[in-house]
Amino acid sequence: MAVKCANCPLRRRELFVELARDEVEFMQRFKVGELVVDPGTPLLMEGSNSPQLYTALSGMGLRYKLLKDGKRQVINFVMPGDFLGLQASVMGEMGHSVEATSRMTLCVFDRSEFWSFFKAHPSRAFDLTWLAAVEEHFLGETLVTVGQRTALASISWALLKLFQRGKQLDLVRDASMALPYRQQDLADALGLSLVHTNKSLAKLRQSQLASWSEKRLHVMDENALAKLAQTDAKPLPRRPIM
Amino acid sequence: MAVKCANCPLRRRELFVELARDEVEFMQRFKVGELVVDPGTPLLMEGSNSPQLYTALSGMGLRYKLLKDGKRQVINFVMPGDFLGLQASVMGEMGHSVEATSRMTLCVFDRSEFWSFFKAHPSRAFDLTWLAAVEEHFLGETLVTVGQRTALASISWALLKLFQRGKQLDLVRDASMALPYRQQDLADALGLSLVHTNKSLAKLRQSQLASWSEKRLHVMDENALAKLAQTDAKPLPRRPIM
DNA sequence: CGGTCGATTGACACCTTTCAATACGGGTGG
DNA sequence: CCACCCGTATTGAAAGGTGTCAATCGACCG
Repeated sequence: MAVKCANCPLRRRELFVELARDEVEFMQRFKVGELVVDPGTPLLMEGSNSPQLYTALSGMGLRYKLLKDGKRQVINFVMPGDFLGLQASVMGEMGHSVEATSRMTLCVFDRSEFWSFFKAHPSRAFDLTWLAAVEEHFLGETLVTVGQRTALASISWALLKLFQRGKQLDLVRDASMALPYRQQDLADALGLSLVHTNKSLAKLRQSQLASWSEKRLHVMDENALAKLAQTDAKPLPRRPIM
Repeated sequence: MAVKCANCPLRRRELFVELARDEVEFMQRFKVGELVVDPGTPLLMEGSNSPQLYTALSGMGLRYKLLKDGKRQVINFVMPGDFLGLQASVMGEMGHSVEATSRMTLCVFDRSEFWSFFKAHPSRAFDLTWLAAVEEHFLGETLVTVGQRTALASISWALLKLFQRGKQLDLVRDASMALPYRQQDLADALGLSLVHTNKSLAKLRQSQLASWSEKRLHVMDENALAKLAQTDAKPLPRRPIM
């Protein structure tokens, strides 16, 4: 059965900012139901203007764009709390595709009511803008990584971010978390070849800083990893959840 | 003297969506004045939460992030109509810095009134979200470029985008437009070295597709350029202007 | 006229990609 | 139950795009 927004456990994770009671009640009215999908299921398509609007509740996925020559750029990794479909709602079409990598359950909202956010509940409209800004902020950091860091630093940065995200979502147990992606996915996210990604991951493993194998990420030394990634280990910015 | 929003010529350029009369009047109330800055002037600083909120009226600038080791990633090129300071307004701090590259004039808004957008004028709040989504969309395309394209294709793509932008802003005359950046700026935007950028630009010039020298960009064959860039030449998405 | 900044070039080093081959685990049909 | 297939992970070697180093040149400026 679909969980009531009032009881949504995800909302209380430290990554998210608190919602006022009336905001929660407001959201409940838009929640049409829940959707459970298997790995590999396409959720949103680039260029489309699908009426779906989701918040990921559990499981992971990928945002990506395909080039004409078959290359793929992974834009971001989708984790619980992520809001999907905003671009289509405001711009008229998605700039990227989204698909599930693991089994996922999603909160489904009625997009035909999208406008009510702005008309009837300003604070939720503000949060929508906030969410878009957070995404923009993160893409900027990703751009720095892909553009300026070496392969090893890139991979360290990516694993660190995924781990930090996991921690704030309470997905980490004993310094490790499930990470249901292929090496190819990470390679496509960082603009690296699969082979080089594989070898860099091996180096990381040997250095005892972090290891990712069998769909599970272990981070042994977060600070040293951050140093290798040429970044600070400060926590991710908190964000609203829809 | 500061131009009245009602007479703002920029707003009518084809890049922007129309505003209703009451929206224009609403914006006029937030316009504190205009600011003219010289090349090199910092406008916003990464990590700061400055109270400034601008819309570029003329001139060009850069959004960028600096790494600890001195490297720089240019996030985007600022052109007329761009809204600056949104991230700080919603997230509490800027994720990147912004500085003027040429002489610029900016429309200055009172940020303390930022909330009124959401509270008093839903359609303008919607446009704010729209703007953030456009930025996210563009950053996604940039990521594709930096991550997947070769140097020559990257540069072709960047020049093409700048040119398309220029056309829609009515900055193009005789297939050319002013482009007041250094080669280093483009290199930092694409994650390339200055030397390699220079050599790739020379190739482009020799190929007769486009040439950029003396702060001026000429595009001789837009379609061929798009082909080299492995992209289609479809126009940029229209966006709201604040 | 010396000094600085940006644009150019040539040579060379090297990080990353590409090509190939092997290994391993899971699913499937004989 | 086992052979076979397929997707993913690994490795080694070689090719190549891109970065780094250095020097030159022209334009602008105090």
